[in-house]
Amino acid sequence: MDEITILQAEILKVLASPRRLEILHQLAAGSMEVGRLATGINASQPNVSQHLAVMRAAGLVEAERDGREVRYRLADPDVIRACDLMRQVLGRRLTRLGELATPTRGTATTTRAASRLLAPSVR
Amino acid sequence: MDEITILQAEILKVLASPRRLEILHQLAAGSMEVGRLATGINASQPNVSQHLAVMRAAGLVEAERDGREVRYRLADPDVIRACDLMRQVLGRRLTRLGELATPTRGTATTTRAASRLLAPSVR
DNA sequence: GGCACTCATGCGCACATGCGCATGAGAACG
DNA sequence: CGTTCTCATGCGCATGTGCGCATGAGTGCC
Repeated sequence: MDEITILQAEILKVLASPRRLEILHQLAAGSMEVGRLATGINASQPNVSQHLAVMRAAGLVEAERDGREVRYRLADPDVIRACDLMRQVLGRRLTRLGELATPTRGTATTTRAASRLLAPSVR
Repeated sequence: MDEITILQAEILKVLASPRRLEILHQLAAGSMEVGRLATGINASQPNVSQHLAVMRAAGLVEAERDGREVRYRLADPDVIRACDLMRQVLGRRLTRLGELATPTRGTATTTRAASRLLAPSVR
């Protein structure tokens, strides 16, 4: 088995979590301490701390003490960029699907449309 | 929680598997039937079939009957491209780390170097 | 129809993961 | 030193995932 493949799967596994993606998305706007990260995504502090530990072990984020707080920041701009690229692609797919669902009304009816992107062809 | 975030996590979860990445990598070279995919990555046929079912449900691959065989092909070039971009980034990180490990000797000592990319900073 | 071939599906088990919760660890302040 | 604040860690439980294995389903050929 290819070495890169295993490494890539390991990093993808770390990224494959809504909570972690939310944390990364917040960190994309600048470094932040754990407490604000937790309240920002409406999650418990231990939970966020665990997710941060996982992402730090994967080299996705870095930590730095500042007084009694710990500030986290993105560590790997390239991987995050690839991740954001995928996000943009999916965003386009969502809006396109939303337009198809409601061709005339311009309201944001993207809600629950994501599920239609999964399992599209049953044959 | 953001809609796109959940969708992205769901697709990342599908991608976060060495076997599935290998399958996708093979399909990147052209459509292929299940048997050849299985022997190509040295996995059992039911196993590959299950992985293909998961990826098909996620809209990553598409299936088409051809006689008694079933040919699979990539369905979402954009997402795959983002995935490959990440792969290239990791590849560069691996080679760079390999050069650091063996500065003089030019042998390919990338082996097991991937583990050093995970958990790099212990503080 | 019977057979061979290719792929899909169901089942059971071992294993990993995420979460809440309580608690430990480290730093600032009096 | 004791308290308070912020973060990290350990534990237990429910849930999900991957795999091997046997078997079903669909197709082509005789």
